[in-house]
Amino acid sequence: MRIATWNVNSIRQRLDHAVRWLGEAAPDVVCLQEIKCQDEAFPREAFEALGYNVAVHGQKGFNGVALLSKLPLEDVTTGLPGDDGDVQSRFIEAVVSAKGTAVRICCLYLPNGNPPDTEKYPYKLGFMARLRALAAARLELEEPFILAGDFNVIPTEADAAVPEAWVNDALFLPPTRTAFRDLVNLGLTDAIRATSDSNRIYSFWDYQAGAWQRDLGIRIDHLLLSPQAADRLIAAGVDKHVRSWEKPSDHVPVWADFSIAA
DNA sequence: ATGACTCAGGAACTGAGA
Repeated sequence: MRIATWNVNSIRQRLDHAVRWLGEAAPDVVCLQEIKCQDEAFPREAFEALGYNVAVHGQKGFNGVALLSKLPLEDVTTGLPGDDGDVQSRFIEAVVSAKGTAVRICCLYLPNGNPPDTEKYPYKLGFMARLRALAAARLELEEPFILAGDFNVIPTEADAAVPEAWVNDALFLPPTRTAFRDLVNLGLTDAIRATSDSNRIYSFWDYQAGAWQRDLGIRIDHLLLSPQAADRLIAAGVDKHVRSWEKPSDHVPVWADFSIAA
């Protein structure tokens, strides 16, 4: 079973890329972020025609997340618990069952948090605290469980081509990195770091200033695995070439393969 | 030093992104 995450930066602008990438990568489950449309505007039929079930948690103009799955999506819930006042569409969760193995998948779009001296940064840290609480509760189930999405967190210096450029940024500030470590230290495994020692693995390159051409990327899209999911991890990777397509998203797909029969 | 692009919304620009 292949599970992937991709911030598409508008699903309507990226539909051709999404269809092309699904055809070559053949993921079983896809977590999409920044779909930037309401539920009714999501191009559901295009994905259903490719054999995917679709669950959408959209929002007008901004944010928005969705799940695509070749297996039925069960127990779909939307919204990250812990703050009834949070109206931004950044979280959708579901369970897929593959020949007796149930896999719980959370698709998340963690707040950017910039500028850090505004209310946006405490919102980000609050979201991370709520995410940690949810992960702690899910881990008690002792089942395959995956947090996948755009975390908007550069975990370490190794995850940025130019870490100095990010020292005052909400993606890399010490409280952000501490909160990410607190999450991982619950017992989660970073799929990319568990399968590769390579440097210069990135998932985002800014549109501006030739960041892509100079390979000035950052790694902010992650798959975090429960022990039961990590035990079944076979491989993980980043589909970097997608960033070279015409009019791309600024993020590329990140995926992990599991020894779970789909 | 700053901005550089790319989106949505809505019809010229602003806000958001990271």
